[in-house]
Amino acid sequence: MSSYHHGNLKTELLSCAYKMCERDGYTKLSIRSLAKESNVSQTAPYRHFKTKEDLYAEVAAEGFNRLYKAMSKSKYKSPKKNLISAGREYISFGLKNSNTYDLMFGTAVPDFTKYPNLFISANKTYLHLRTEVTAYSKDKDLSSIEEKCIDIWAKIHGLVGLLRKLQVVPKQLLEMPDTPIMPINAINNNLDAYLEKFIKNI
Amino acid sequence: MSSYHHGNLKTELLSCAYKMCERDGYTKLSIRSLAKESNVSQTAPYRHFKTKEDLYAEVAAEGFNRLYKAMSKSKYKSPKKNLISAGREYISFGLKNSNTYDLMFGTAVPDFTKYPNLFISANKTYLHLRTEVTAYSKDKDLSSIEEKCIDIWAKIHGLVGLLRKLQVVPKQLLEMPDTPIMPINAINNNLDAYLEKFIKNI
DNA sequence: ACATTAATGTTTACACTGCTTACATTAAAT
DNA sequence: ATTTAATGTAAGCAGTGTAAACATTAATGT
Repeated sequence: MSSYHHGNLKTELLSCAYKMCERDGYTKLSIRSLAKESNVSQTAPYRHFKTKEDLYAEVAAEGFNRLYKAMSKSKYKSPKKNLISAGREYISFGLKNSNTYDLMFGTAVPDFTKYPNLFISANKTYLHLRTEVTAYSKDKDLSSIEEKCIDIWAKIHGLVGLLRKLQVVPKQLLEMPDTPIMPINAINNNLDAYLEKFIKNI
Repeated sequence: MSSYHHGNLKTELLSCAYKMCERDGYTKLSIRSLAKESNVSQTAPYRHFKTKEDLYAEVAAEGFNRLYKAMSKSKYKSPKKNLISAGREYISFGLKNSNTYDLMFGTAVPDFTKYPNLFISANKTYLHLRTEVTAYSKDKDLSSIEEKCIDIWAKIHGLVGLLRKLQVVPKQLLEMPDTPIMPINAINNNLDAYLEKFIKNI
């Protein structure tokens, strides 16, 4: 039997790594533990990921692909509805896949340009946002559009970070008893309404 | 001579750790390397920091203390000027002390409540922001103030993250040739003006 | 003053990590 | 069919977090 050569080890390693990352956090994801959980030798992964950062980059890229998918699933005619949906899905992704989110936006992979796959999927996500903002915005001037994109992304991204630090989860997204440290009920009670108010200012 | 007992090892370890963290990033800061750079035995730090996360927490707390100091140094009569200054100082801190900033806002210390020092200094920073927002805002209702605080902090925090990911540094803060990936010239050319426009919406 | 104790430092040791080098096996190409 | 490139394994280095046993000194109670 030929089980020496696995066949598609890389694919399996990657999906296993994604699972492990989301389950235990990327800091716990080691090449050795990945090899173990995939039932191959300790050094087998090195044929497919030259360094640990390589592995991180590929997992992060997969994360962006899923984030993109979630953000672009709504197909309303109303650009406003699409934008709100994208925002909600973004926040939902960030809170539910928080470990992967950390990998994507933290410093584990400091320079995306080193990893074409990652750069492309991250950029794809941004470009989708830009498309939706363009559809929504009256002023179609590119540089003003991009400024708005930065505004939106920054704020939503920061919101995810703060919501997690404050250990608050909007009720709309998850059923669990929450004890907010700070009163951010406007967000907590009705996320969509909050987002609607939010995009009104752009 | 009595050099067996160091005297104030903890203080020195901490300031050394802060330096190392900012110099090399917190991922490179190990208890062993800290011990080495402080010329003590490998395990000496454990008398003062039970775990690595303990060490992280103390360095992060020092970071918040410095951030607080920077944010609260302006003493204008105009609440608006103070708020803009705080925002500028925050962004400046985040970009210039990016390694420490990562430690403070990343996941190295997931739960601040475990570390009273850290929790208090982080909270002090937030409360200062709230004070400035209160002074600036017409509506003094607490919960609306706090909502505004979240808005501001989230956006500024997200902005720092994005500016770094995009490898852009506002000209006002640092002199260095920059090649923005995206056209965010409004931010890049005049940070204070950007911040002024920003707080107008709250 | 002196003995006891607590605090603080060192040594040693274990299990884990990233990664390199040398080697083994097999699929693909000529 | 033979060569070659791809992909697997084994062994090993240097660095890590952390615990346990031991050494030295400062603090404390009598």
